[in-house]
Amino acid sequence: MLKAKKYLKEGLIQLTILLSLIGVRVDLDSYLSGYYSPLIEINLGPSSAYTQTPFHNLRETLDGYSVHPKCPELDHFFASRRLLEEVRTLGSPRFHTSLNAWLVHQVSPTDKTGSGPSSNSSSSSSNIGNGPALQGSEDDREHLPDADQATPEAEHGPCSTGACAFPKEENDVQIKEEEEPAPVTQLAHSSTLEQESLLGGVTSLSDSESHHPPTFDFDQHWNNLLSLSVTDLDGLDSLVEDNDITTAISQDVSLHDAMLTTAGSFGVTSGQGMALGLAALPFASVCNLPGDEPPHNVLSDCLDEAVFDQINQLGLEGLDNMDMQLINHLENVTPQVLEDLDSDSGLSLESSSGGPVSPGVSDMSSSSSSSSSYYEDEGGATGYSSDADALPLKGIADYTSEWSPLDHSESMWHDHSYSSHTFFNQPSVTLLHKGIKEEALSDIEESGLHGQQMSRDELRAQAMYIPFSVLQIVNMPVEEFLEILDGHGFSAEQVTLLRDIRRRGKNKLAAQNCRKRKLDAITGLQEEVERLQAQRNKMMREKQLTAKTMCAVGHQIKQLTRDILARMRDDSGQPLNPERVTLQCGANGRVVVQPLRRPSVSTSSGNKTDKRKKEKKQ
DNA sequence: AAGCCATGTCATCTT
DNA sequence: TAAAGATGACATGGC
Repeated sequence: MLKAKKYLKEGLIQLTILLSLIGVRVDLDSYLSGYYSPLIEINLGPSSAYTQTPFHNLRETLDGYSVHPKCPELDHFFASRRLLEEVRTLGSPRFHTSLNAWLVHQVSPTDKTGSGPSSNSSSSSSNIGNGPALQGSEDDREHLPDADQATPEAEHGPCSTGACAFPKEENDVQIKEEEEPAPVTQLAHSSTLEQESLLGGVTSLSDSESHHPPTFDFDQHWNNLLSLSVTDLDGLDSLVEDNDITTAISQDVSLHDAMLTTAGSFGVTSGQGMALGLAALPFASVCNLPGDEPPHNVLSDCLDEAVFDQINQLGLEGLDNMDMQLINHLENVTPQVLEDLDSDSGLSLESSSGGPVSPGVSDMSSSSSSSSSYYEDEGGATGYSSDADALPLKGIADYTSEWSPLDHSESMWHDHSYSSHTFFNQPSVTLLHKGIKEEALSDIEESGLHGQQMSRDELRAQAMYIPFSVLQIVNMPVEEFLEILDGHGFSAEQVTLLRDIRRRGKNKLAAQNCRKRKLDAITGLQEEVERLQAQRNKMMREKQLTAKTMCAVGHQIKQLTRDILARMRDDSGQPLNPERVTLQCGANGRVVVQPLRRPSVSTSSGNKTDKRKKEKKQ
């Protein structure tokens, strides 16, 4: 299990390497951590206010991914995703060269032919423009993006025609691919090529034929892999035994982001993208797929929905648990299932999304409903289920709405009103035709949902046959909401109820936000009071210290004055009386002896002071 | 039983 | 003008 975990971590590392190569530091740790934040506490600081930002608008640009709108790290999440999108659009060939070198290192020596890395070195030793200086060592070559630029590809790849738009690195990829018999490398290279095809738009290298010149070794190794049982993952460990990826590399990478990199275009030999890496091997071996699968193949869905969703759902900390789920998936993957998975429904991972604070990422599927991406915003990471996922229906096959009745995100809603499981396993009540609607509601009753605590609005909505959940009503954009009010033939009572539900829901959030701000303000004021008190105490201490210092200096001056006066004599040769005279330092620096003022003088001044005080009192 | 606290809801005002 | 947000006030339920 640890090895499987290792594979998945390596996917993270690969993506991190990619981003680091172009100087982009993507830190999605906040996303990963905040993604599952149940937001239990209300006082999480100023940034944790319950925002009512229309995230559905933002999410439409985020491939349907959902983050809990209350997540304080949502901005980081969006920023990170934007960075990733920029990275994908860069199409820099440096990506693939460096990654390619790294992936070559994944190959166990036992899987390499006699050529090995050294043969690679020899075959790709011709450096264009860089000269032999870059050919010193393999390590050097691996760390120099341009060091692996090969020329012999003129006889091999499609780039030899001169029509290849790829920079030199792509030629290198082609050569390595042909010379690396190890399946690990094959897959990795294929991932690289697919990535390149996505980024650079060059399809020649992505062509399946160009990917499989060494078909013999490839098939042989694939057969070896396919012979592995699910429990034989340790056997795969040997394939990556030499993987010495440092753990110091930041792994703050979302596998979802990596997954998206190649979403939609993907083959067995064109891997799931960099983040997939070696993690794809167990799946590939189990899925038993031919090497020239079409882009939308089973492995894609399998990995997309089963692996990365679970990984992201569980977080890196939960990889141990994920291992078990992963294995379960592997065990359950059959060709029939895989065919089903190929129908955009993805893997159902309900088993991993049952917790009240579980965001249910597994149900987050690629939505084809462009206008409904605001589903369950309150659910945050829950996202919304696609129609296929959202319909574990019994006898309800007809639904016309894009609205999903599943409120996985109810768990994120506050307990008082919207129970966690109210709609969680609820059969569809989406815009059912009238006959079916009653059936659906009867299913609701049968499912025992009435036994659970439901909010008043939920009960009202069900009583009024409102085919939307409270969260949907509250979180949908106003345009959609108005369209629903006008376009679905609701009665006046239903419209009123819909508006009330929406108003109450939004006001509830506003109240929460308001209270949060109030608490923050109180907390801030308390902190300021403490700070000011500390400052006051400090100043008091300084004042006391200053007073002590002044007192000490006064004593020293008096003592010094006595000493000086004791050594001085008046005109008659008598010592000066320190009680009658004193020393006075003049402006010019001269010290002169002055007679002390008589007490009467000070008395008179004191009288004046008393007179002033009396005047003030009057 | 009283008090405290968290939350939902309403009314009202502001944006 | 409508929608949404902000906020004080009140009600309710749990502890």
